[in-house]
Amino acid sequence: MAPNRIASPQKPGKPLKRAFFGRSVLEVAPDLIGATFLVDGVGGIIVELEAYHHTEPAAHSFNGPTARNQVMFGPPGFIYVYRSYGIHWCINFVCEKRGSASAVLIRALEPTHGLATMRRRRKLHDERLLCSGPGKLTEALAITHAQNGLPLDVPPIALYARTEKPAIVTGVRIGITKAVELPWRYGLKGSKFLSRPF
DNA sequence: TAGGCGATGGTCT
DNA sequence: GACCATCGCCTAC
Repeated sequence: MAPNRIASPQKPGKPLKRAFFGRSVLEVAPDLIGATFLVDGVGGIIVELEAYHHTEPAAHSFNGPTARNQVMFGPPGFIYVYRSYGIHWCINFVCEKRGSASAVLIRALEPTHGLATMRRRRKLHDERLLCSGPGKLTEALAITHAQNGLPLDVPPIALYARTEKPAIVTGVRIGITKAVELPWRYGLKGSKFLSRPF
């Protein structure tokens, strides 16, 4: 076992299809903890994410469709990428049904595939810091605006179901100023790869 | 170890 | 012109 790993990660399960995302974002979000997310074979296990829905003001879609957020208003199972603070890219998975404009923000991965590639891109050695934040993981996986609107079940994107139900913790979302009270942040209990403790 | 803060640019009002 | 779904460096303790 590698020194920084909390537990031997389970083998990835079956590929997740778009239909997986055609449910309430509050059902999809906890079900994604433990899933394996890869871009061009590089990535890891989802250990932290947040749910956003257009009925609450923290969501990009709250004020209706714009040029930036149009992917959120499309069908579920697609990737919405946006620029954060003018510096970082952040990745979301669109959920529910077309027009529902809900999505989950992927915040942290436990790196399992393509460690050397991620270390080179991040200019870091510490495995715990490679993907421990939304801006970090997009850098490690080389995700940019170029991936905006891509389907989650077609190469180069790959998403695999977990094979066991993990212990999940919840909390309030990070870095927002509106609807701060909603406990829509989900994490893998005890993971050392979170952006912040719960 | 925790907190302050600068970098940097798209989006919306 | 203000607002950010962030990060990492730098201090202070």
